[in-house]
Amino acid sequence: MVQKHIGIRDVAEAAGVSVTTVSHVLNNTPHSRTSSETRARVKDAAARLGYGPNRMAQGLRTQRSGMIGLLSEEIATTPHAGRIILGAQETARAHDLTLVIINSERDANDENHRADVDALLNRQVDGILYATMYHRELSLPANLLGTPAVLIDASDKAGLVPSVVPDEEGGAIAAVQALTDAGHRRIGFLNNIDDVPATRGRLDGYRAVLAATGITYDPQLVTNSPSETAAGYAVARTILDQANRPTALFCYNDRMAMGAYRAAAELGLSIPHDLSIVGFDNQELIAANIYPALTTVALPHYEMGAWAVETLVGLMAGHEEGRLLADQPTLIACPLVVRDSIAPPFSTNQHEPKD
Amino acid sequence: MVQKHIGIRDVAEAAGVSVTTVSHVLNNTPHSRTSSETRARVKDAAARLGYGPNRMAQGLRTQRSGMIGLLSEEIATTPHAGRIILGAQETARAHDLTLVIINSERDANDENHRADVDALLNRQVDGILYATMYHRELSLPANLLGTPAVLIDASDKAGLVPSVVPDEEGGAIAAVQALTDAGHRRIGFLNNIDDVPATRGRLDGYRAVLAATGITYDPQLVTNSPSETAAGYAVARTILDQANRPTALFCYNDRMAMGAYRAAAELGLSIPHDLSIVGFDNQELIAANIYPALTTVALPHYEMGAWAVETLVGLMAGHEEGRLLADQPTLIACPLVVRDSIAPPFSTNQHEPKD
DNA sequence: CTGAAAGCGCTTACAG
DNA sequence: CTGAAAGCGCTTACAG
Repeated sequence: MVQKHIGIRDVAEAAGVSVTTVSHVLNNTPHSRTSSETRARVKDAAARLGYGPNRMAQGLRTQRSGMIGLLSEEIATTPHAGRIILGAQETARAHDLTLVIINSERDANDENHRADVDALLNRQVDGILYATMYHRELSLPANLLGTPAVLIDASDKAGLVPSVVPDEEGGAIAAVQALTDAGHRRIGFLNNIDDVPATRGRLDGYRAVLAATGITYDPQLVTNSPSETAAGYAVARTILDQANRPTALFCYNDRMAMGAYRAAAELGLSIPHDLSIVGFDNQELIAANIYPALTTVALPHYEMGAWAVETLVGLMAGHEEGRLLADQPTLIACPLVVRDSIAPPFSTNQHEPKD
Repeated sequence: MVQKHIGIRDVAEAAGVSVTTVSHVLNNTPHSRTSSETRARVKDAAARLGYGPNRMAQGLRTQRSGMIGLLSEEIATTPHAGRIILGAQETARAHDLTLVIINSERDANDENHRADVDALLNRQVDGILYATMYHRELSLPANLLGTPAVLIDASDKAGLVPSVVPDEEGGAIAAVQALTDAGHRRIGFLNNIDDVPATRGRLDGYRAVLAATGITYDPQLVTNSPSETAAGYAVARTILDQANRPTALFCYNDRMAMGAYRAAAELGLSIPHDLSIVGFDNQELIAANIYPALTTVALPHYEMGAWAVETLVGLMAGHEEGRLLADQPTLIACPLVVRDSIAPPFSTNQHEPKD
C-alpha cells in the first residue's frame, strides 16, 4: 500500500541514464546539453513514475527553500486577513513559492516577535512578509533585518523595509466626492478617535474634497469616537439632531455606518432619500447585507498581499529597486464600491430621478 | 552585515566537542549519556551563538519535515476560514509543527485537487488537513490516501479518512430550546434550500425540540429558500403575514436573520418583544453589530481546526485510534451565544420582566 | 552529450 | 561518556 517514495535515482534507472542527466533535463539547467532523445526518455520516465523532487533535499543543496513566511498578527480576529493571505498565496504560487503562515500572539511583545521570526528563519524561509491587521506604524524585530522582508498594512518607523498600505486619503476622497457629486454640501464625518494613519488620512481626504468643492469645513459636522457600531449610533444621533443637520454622512468604517443606519431609522430618516451614507472597509457581510446596501470604500487587501510577494521576490533576487522602496510606504488605491446608500439630497420620492 | 548562518559545527567548535555530542544534548537523544558539564558547555555555546537547527537538513535526515499542509477551499471567501486556520496553527505550533497553507482554486476540479495534494507531498509534509469552507460530503483525491490526513468541516463519502464537522442538530436544538424555554410555541424556521448536511441537521434539531416539548410540527411554519439576506427578508415577510403568525423565528443563518430583522421592522414588530429571533453561524460582524444584538449558534471553527491537528498528530504517530475514527465524522458542539434577540412571547413592555 | 563525485546540515547506528 | 563516519535526496562544478 505505502509504496516507497520514488526519487531521482528511480527515474535515472528507469530512463537508463545518470541522476545528473535527470536533474539537468528536469530543471532545464542552463548551459547543459542533452540529446532530445534522452530528454524525452527522462521526461517520460519521470511522468510515468509520478516523480516530484524532494523539496527539502533540493533546498538543502541550493540553499533556497522556496518558502516564504507570512507573519501575521491576529490572523483570525479580523475578516480582512483572508484576503491578504489569498493575495499572497496566489502570487507566491505563481512564483513556485510556498507560503508558510505563522500567527503571532494577540498580546505579542518584542520577544515574541523575535521568536516568531526565528521560527521562520529556522525553516530557512527565503523571505518574510510581516502583516498587521490594521494599518499602523511599528518597529521591527532586529532579526528580521537580515532577510528580505516586506510589510503589509504597516509601515516601518525606521524606513528600512519596503511596505505597502492602503491609500486612506485617496479612498476618503472617492467616498466624499461621491457625496458631493450627488449634490451634497453638508456632509458629516464620523471619524475614529484613535490616532492611527487611517484616522488622519481619511480626515485629510474629507477636507481635500471640501476645499476642492468650495465647501467650508465645519467642525460641528466632524466627530471622533470609537469606531464601533454603538458609538457610531450615538454620534449619528447627536449629529442628526442638529437644527441644520447634514444631508449625508461619511463614516470611518462600515460598523459605524451600521450604527448610523439605526440612528436614521429611529429618526424616521429614510436612506438614501433623506440621508445618504457612505462607509469604509467594504466588509461584505455588513455592506452587502444591510438594507439598503451600503456604498463604501474597499480596502485593497488582496492587492497588498500580491504586491508584497512580488516585491519580496524582487528583493530575494537582489534587485535594488526593492531597497529603494523602503523609505516611503507604497500606497494602493482604495476603490469606491457603489451600492444603494447614496442619493441626491432631499430626493424624497422613492424613485431615482431620471435625468 | 549578513553574518554567515551558524550551524551545528560552529556550536561544536565553540563548545570544544563533536557535532555528535551537540546533536545529542540539543535533542535530548534518549539512551545517550553526556556529562552534565559537557551539556552545560554545549547549551551555553548554542545559546550564545543563537543556534537553531536547519529544519531542512533535519527533515531530510529524519524523513520528517515537521510540516503539515492545510489544503483549503476558498480560504478567503468565507469569514470562517480564519478561525479554522487559527485553531490548526496554534495546535500545530504546540506540537512544534509548521503549518503550510495552500488554497485550492475556486472552481477546482479533481485534477486541480490532485495537483494541490502533490504540491504538498513534494514539500514532504508529514500530514494533510483538508478543509472545505462549509460542511459537506466529498470524495477525496486518490493521492491523499497514502498520507495521514484529516478532513475539516467535511466528511468523506468513502469513510476512509477521519473528519470533524459541526454538530448541526445539537446546535439547532440549543437554538430552538432557547425559544421554547422562553415560552414560545409557534416557532417559524427559515431553512436553507440546498441539500447539505446543515439543512438536514438543523431541521432534525428543530423537530426534535418540538417533539420533546409536545408541539405539533406545522409545515406552514417552515420554509426553504436560498440562505441569503434578501431571501430571508422575503420569506420572513410571508411567514409573518399569516393570520396566526409565529412569535419566534429560527433562522438558518445570521444573514437570513438579518433579512428577518428588516421584515420585522417593516411590519412594525419590535425585536425581541413582538418577535424573537435566533440565528446560526455567529458571524460576529453581523450578530454583534445588528440591533438588537443577535442570539445565535456558534460554529466551532477554532475547535475543529484544533481537533483536526490533534488527530493528525495521532495518525502520524501511527496510533490506531485515528483510523477507527474514519467511518463516522466526529461531531463538535455548536454552542448558543446569547445576546438580545430572544424574549418571552407578547412581552410588549420595553423592559425585561424581572422575576 | 553524459556521468562520477562532492557536499548542503543534520542524525544515528556503531565503535571505543 | 564521546566521536568518526555514513547517508537522507538532491545539484553542480568538473572531467571525459
